[in-house]
Amino acid sequence: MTALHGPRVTIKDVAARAGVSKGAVSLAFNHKPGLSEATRDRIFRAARELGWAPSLTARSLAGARVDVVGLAICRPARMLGLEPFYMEFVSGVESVLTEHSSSLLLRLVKNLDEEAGLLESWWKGRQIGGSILVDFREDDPRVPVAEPLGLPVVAVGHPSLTGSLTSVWTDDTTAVGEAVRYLAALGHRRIARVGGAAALGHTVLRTAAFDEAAKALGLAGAWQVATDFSGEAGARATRSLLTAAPADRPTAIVYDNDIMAVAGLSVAAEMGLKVPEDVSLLAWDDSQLCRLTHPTLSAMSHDVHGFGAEVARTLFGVISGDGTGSHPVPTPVLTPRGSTAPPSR
Amino acid sequence: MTALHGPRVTIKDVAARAGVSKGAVSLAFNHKPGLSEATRDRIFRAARELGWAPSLTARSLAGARVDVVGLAICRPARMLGLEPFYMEFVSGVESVLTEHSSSLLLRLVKNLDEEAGLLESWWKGRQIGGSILVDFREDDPRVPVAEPLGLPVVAVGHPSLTGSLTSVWTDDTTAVGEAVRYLAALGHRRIARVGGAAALGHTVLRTAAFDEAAKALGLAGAWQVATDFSGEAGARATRSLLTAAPADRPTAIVYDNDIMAVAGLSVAAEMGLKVPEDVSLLAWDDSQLCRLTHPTLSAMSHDVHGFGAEVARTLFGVISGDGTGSHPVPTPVLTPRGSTAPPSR
DNA sequence: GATAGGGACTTTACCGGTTAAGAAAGCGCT
DNA sequence: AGCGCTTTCTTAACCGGTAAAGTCCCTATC
Repeated sequence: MTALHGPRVTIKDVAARAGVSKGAVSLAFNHKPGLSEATRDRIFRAARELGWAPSLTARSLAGARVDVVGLAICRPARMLGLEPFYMEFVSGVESVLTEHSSSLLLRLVKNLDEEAGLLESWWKGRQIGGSILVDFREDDPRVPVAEPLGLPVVAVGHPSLTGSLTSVWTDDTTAVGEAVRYLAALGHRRIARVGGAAALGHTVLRTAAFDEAAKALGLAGAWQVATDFSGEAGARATRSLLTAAPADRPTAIVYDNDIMAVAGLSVAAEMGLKVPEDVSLLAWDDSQLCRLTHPTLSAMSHDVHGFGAEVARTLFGVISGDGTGSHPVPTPVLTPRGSTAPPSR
Repeated sequence: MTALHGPRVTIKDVAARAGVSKGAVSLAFNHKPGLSEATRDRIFRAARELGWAPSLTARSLAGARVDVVGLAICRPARMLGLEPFYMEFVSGVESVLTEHSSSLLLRLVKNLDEEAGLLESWWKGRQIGGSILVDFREDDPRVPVAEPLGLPVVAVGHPSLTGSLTSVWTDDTTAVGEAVRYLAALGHRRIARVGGAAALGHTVLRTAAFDEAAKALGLAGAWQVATDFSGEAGARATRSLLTAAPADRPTAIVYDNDIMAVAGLSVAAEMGLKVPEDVSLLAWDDSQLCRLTHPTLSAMSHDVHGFGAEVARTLFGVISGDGTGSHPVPTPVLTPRGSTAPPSR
């Protein structure tokens, strides 16, 4: 019978067993000079025999940096599950954190004010050494909170939204333009966009970019619908776009994520419309999901995993004092698949 | 110009400003008796004015419990993004953590030995107060590690896999039986199952349950394929099952998750087979995705969010010393939708 | 009027590390 | 022999809290 919450072995036990002082053990474990090889070995052996690992809690109390990165996500749980984006993003972040032997502190919050409060208490409570901020909106409440705290953060979003914070962002404006120009080049003159949550900053930017592109190309019709990113909302939006008379309805639809595009595909099928003959669909983000449908979904692809990794790298830069500013990552590129084609006459 | 990493305000500053000792501040913030209302107020006011929050790091060093729960997930990142299961599970866990003002420490690991090591260092480093263990397999290396550490854990998996650890589990055996009986009742005699990763304990259980149900019902044909849970693998498996001669191929397929069922649906379409007329498909888990396809996917549904919540509740039970043992949660139930029907003669 | 009891705080000793300053030993050099 | 310089360790003071024990004062009791 082992004691369930038995006394844990501490640096003192290791020091005693190795016949040195606590200080010496600390020096050894932080690879600092001032110890002979022999002593170092003895200390490590003692630690191994006792199964000791330094308490990160105590270590960070004593002034060392905290090896934990915060990430609060503010979207209804129901939607999160479906969005392949986040898990892929997180896995990219993790891949870099692991190299720095840091961990990710994750929290789902209901609104941005809660998130702002959370950031403050995480930071003041010395729970995190820095944080990643996602889903920026206009006049984001996190900007005025994070800045004066001195909390190292990386904001995922266009610099116009993130104020003075260090930011990592994709050029959605250019990407939306490319998407629209591609569809127009195929011959589409009536194009719709099923956008994300209107409150989100990048939705605003994409909406403006879509308008601009439509105007520049002199499209005959250009619709935009805001949704909450959910598949249901995508289905609803698609249904309402496609119920118009054939001569008036869009012949191509751009979606703001993959899920809604999948939903759109099944709405088209349900309405007896053929993709891409009757209507072309273009997804966004390009997760695996786009290759699992029939027809496969054309998409604006970007490397979400790499995006997350870049964000994490940038955060470590901020924490160590250098590398602030604005960091663009590659613009999403068009990956044509089976769901886009010239409109049938 | 604010000092970026300026000196943080500590309990001492608050004490000084309120004109009391550190001890008094500690008493006030932990709602312990021994202070007058007036003093309590003064302390809280001082804290508010200084924007102080107690350092959880220091607090947990001083012996208080750690309000962080660990979760390591051991699946390739590529697959994680797609699996709606995890995010939904995590959001369920979070919903309970929030009530206890705890956070989730998340880490993606490459293998279970890495995870076992991580648990040890998290626990010894006082990073976590307990942990959730998922994806159990037979002779799981985490069982012998977690037990002697005295680390409070909840194992998500059947008790036969989790040894002496407290477990929360769904009765997959019964659910698989129900799925097979349902399809048989519709008239299917040749049924296939596209299973998950063979190494996973619950896959083993489901495989055995499928065999048993098939035998009990005297099915004419019963196939099982192991995959890695990815959509591509699901598509491959479906393709190979459906390429047999019409008289020999399965008329119904059960999948171990939603993604593979979606992939199966598109493979059927690509091969010119109608669902459910030519082949019935039954998904597992029942995320939103099942309602976004055409036809909609029948599925074995369970409340993944609630599952996560129950796991978290159980973990808090273990941490506080009571509530160990085995905790079954409701068995997945069949939700018939558009992808299952009697086989056409 | 001495004393016990209790409320309201303060003191002080940790928790498990880090780190600056100090001390002992060994070495080369004049 | 005496001096300074390293190298190798030890000591002790923190970090920011918690909690047990101690102090002080005020009131009730016989």
